[in-house]
Amino acid sequence: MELMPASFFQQPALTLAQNLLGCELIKETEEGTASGYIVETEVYIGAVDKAAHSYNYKRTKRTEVMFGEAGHAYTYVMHTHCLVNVVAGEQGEPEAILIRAVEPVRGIDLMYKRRGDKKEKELTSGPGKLTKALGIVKNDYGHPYGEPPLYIAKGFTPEHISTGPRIGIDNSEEARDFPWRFWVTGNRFVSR
DNA sequence: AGACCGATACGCT
DNA sequence: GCGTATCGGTCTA
Repeated sequence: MELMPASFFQQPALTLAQNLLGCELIKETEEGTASGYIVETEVYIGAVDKAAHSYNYKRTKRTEVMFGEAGHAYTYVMHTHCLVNVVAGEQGEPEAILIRAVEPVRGIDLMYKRRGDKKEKELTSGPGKLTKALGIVKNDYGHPYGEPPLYIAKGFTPEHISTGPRIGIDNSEEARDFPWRFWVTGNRFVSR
């Protein structure tokens, strides 16, 4: 396994979001190890993006980690689910990349146990589903992706990448049309 | 397509 | 303290 170096995260968010596609996201817990290839991402850029929690450089306890170094985990809870992001951008620029879907790789039995689903596609085909399948929790907030128990490794190189508007941000005025969602074309675990 | 679930954070009183 | 909105998921029709 080849971990992504810290320098990997030092690239513009819009290119990082595409280069994260195909990378393996891994989480180790007491229950075991589970991982998946990232197949869908979304970019959030606080400086210009009304859909971002950090819009207009809004600095709170929750958004704080996005102002720091790239390559750390930004987790938050919405409704009953935990969602996971990769912090991007220079220090002081609050940017993040939401992981919206992964393709199961390791610990698939563990994922079924955690999700309790029959259909494989339902294991990880959404931002809330994949965190539950992999065992990612709010407490992973701030963790650097270069070391256990939560890290990112080299996976596969996608043949083709698609792009389009992001999901679930209809109240964000013009930002809702930004084509800042990226996915591996044709991959069946993409959320929609 | 719509209702419900219900954890948090934030902004206001 | 309290009301409100939320980068979803799941169940019921």
